[in-house]
Formats: sequence, structure tokens, C-alpha cells
Amino acid sequence: MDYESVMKLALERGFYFPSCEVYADAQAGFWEYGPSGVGLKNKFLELWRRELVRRDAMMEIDGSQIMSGSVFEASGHLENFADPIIKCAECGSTFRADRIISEAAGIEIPEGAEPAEFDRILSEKGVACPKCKGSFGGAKRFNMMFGVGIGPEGVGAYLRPETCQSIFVDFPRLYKTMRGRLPLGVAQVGKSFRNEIAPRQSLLRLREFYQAEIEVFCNPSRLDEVDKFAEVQDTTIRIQTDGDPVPMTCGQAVDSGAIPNRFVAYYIGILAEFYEKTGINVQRSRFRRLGEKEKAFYADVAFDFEVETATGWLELVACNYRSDYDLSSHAKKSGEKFEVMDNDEKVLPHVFEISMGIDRSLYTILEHSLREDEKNDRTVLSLRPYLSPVHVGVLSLVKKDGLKEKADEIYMQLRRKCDAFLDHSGAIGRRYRRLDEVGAPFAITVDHQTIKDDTVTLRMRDSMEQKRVRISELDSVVAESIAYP
RNA sequence: GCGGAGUUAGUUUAGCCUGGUAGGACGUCAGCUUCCCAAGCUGAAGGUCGCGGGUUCAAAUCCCGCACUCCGCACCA
Repeated sequence: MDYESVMKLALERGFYFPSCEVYADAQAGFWEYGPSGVGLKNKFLELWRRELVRRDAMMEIDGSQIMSGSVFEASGHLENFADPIIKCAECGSTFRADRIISEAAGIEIPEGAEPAEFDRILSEKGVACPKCKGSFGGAKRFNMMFGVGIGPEGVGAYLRPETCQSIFVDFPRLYKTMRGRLPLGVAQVGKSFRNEIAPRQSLLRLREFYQAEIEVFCNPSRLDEVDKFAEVQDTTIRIQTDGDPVPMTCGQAVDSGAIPNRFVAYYIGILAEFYEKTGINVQRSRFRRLGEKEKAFYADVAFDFEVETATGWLELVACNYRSDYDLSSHAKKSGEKFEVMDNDEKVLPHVFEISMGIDRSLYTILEHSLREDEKNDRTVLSLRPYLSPVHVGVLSLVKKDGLKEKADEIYMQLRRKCDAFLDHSGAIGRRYRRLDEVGAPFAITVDHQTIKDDTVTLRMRDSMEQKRVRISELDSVVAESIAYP
């Protein structure tokens, strides 16, 4: 389905919409989840917990969104999470320094170079503002972190640009108090903040966004001693090292060297199994191994999990082998000890990270689930039942003859056991279509026969088929239908 | 941030060129009808015409600035 149709559904059915939209000074890159969006998000995260956190016996934490400056000195974000920019002294236009030098002088300078280096080249080559021919002021680094001032003195701190830093700085306490053993997965769901220059496409590039991150701490000398690898060795993934994505099992990926070890392959395997259960079409996905230039500054080996959408290939998850980059940096900066005992060996653990973009994943689920059923003149959101914001609609065929009251009764019976939605008003077909659009997998309809024999109609969203079910069996029918796989 | 295109009700859109009380469709709500798939009938609600300024007797309409949305570039979860 195309981006516009997903956007229209999101606005009309309460999945998501712009933040602060009644005010003219609302800024780009901030969006709200409405009732349907929250329903989908909560269920998505429950699936994530089941398939990754609980499956691998990980710990989950919930860290602060505001973190001290030292954290980001150690993490490298103050130094590296920034673009070099220059501003024209005449007209005020802002440009990326590395880019304008490449365009005007044909010289490639790494974006991480010192500001003075940019200034030197600019004056040497006499580069002028492409807009007004004015001269440039000095190059600066534009850091993408939002700074915040704490307390009356405004002590400098930052909104975290990724959730994982709290996992790293909490690691010593977690390991000691929670009886940690390597390999240890620590997970976190939460907001991260990046001051993007050009946010775009609603949930796809936000300034404030949700991440579900997992950091697995491991002993780097035991990356192939992973018993649980057997669980995923026959799981098929589509992996791209160079050229087109190639489907292969996790076992084949390790044997062929496409994935460097069983440890990384295990986590990629369970991640692939998770995404299969979200209803995203994994035939249109790939694990793409990143080249040296594309990798983040902290990554040793990196795979992006990408999915084909109406907007092109979209990165949903970054899988980075961060080695001991984070723990050694925090150890050095803080003076805290981050080494742990693994059997009789003292090791500074390495980290493999699964950094998931929740908002992008939810968008993709919507796009891949939405379809136009032209034959029946309806729009259907074929979400997996366990992810649907509304599990079941409860309808009265007509309001009179006690059918309304009977439907109310059934709704009361179900409402605490699942997400039920009660609707009495309008034509039955219209009500079915409304439910189809929010992805409710089925509807229960009370009709005149219900009064006679205590059965109801169960109408299925995808096939529009109907069958009769006893009211006494509804609890178990519903529970079974919306159960997580 | 650059280049391009847009912004009118919940959604979609007419009106803008050529200034003169903002209109339709769908949706929503109430009622009638209706024994299973957007039917029909009656009625109703819903608009700072993105925001601010200017021109004018008068601005959705003309001019300027800004914001936002979309596309391309660049960047990224």
C-alpha cells in the first residue's frame, strides 16, 4: 500500500497525527500516537518481550531520558554525533562544510575533521556562498543532541540520542546485583531524541522517537560457544553482503562466513523470527552488511535489518557489534570497574546490539497489512489478531427486541479479557467496515436467533465468513483467537 | 539545510487566474427504516480558508515573511 493511504488511515482512525497541531509554532519531527496507535504499539512491544527478552532470559530496565554530559563525553557523542556546518556571513544560509567543499573544490574531507581544517580549505580555495557569493564565517560542529539545563544553574546535560547508554552505565550494578552471567542481554524500551536537520515522512524520521534496544554482553573469546544456536540454525534469513539479498539458513550464514560467528547469528535469527510474527512481509526484507563508510562510529561489524516499503528500503533495526568500545570508554571516564568474571576468566565484555526503531516498525506493519478489497468495496487492515488495537467488535444487528441489551451483556463479559469495542449505531455493513479499518480480526453480532438459543454470529475480517458460536464458548474462542503465537 | 510542489471541515476537494456573505462529496451525530456487509429517508453538528504582516472600502483570492506537509539531495533508528 502507498504512503498516502497509510497516512490517511493513521489520521482518520487514530493511529498517529502531528503533535501540537493546533498551534502555528508546532515544530516538525514530533508526532503523537492516538488510541489505535497505542494499542498497536503496546501489543507490538509485548510480542517483542515474548520473542526476544523472555525467550533469551534478558533483563529489562527503564533508564532516564536526560543523562549527564560525562556519559556523552565517554560515549563519543559529543565528539562524533555532529555535522560540520558553515554559515554565510552575508545571507545567513547554512551549509554542510564537507559537502560544499566537495562540490565547489572537488576535495573530499571527512566530516569528522577539525573545524579549522574546513576553514583552511575554504579560504585556500576561495569558496563562496553558492546563494549570494558572500563569504563564510568559521566552521562549527552542529551536534544533533538536544541540550538541557538542569536546575536553576542550568547544569549541562542531554536528552539521550539512543537508549543504550543507560544500559552500559548500569551494567556493573546489574551484573553484580542481578546475578549476571555472560552472555547477558539487557533490554530497554523508551524515547530517544535527535535534533535532525530535516525530519520527514511522519514516523519514519522523527526528532523524538521510540527505540527498543537490546545490548548483549559477551565474552569475546567464546563467540562460537552458543548452545542455543541450535534453535535458529534452520531459520531462514535473507542476507546481503554484496549484490542481491540471498535467502539462507542461519547455519549456512555462519558456515559461509556471511555472519562472523554463531553468537551474532543466534540474535539475528531470533530477530528474524520476531519480525515474521509481526506480519511484516519478510520476503521483502534483508539483513544488509554495512561497509566501512556506512557504519556508525562505534561499530565493528554492522547489519541493518531493512524492509521494502512504498518509500523504498527502510532501516528498521541496526545490529552492531560494538566490541568493548562502550564499556572501556565508560570505565576510563568514570573510573568504575566494568570487567566481570566469566567462569575463571576476568573479561571486559564485548557488546552486540539490536537497536530497533519502534515507530518505523509500526509504520511498516501498517503499510504491509493495509489492503483495498475492491470486490467488496472496503479497506482492510489485516493485522495479526494479537496486534490489533481492537480484538473484537460487539454489535447488535438491530437495537430493538432486546438485542441491544444482549450485546451490552456480551460486551461486559469480554471487556476486561480483551480489547472489545461495542457498536449499536448504523447499518451492520458500515459497522463491519469500520472494524475492518482498525484491524479488528472478528466481530460478534447479536441477532434474533441469539434470543432463542444463546448463539451469536462470528464474522471474520479477512474472509468475511460467518459462523455461529455459543455465547458460553465466546471466552475461549476469543482467547484462542487473539493469543500470541 | 538546499531545490521543487503544496496547505480550504475528521478525510477528500471546488472556489484563487479575473478580490465582493466559503460549497460539494465521503465520514460523524440524532431519528425513521432495516433479521448480516458502506442501501434509503429526515434532520443536525462541524471552517481562525496553515500563521503573521502588507495592499485595498473589501482578501481563501493579490504581495511579502514564516511554519508545516510531500518529492529530490544530504543525514539517519
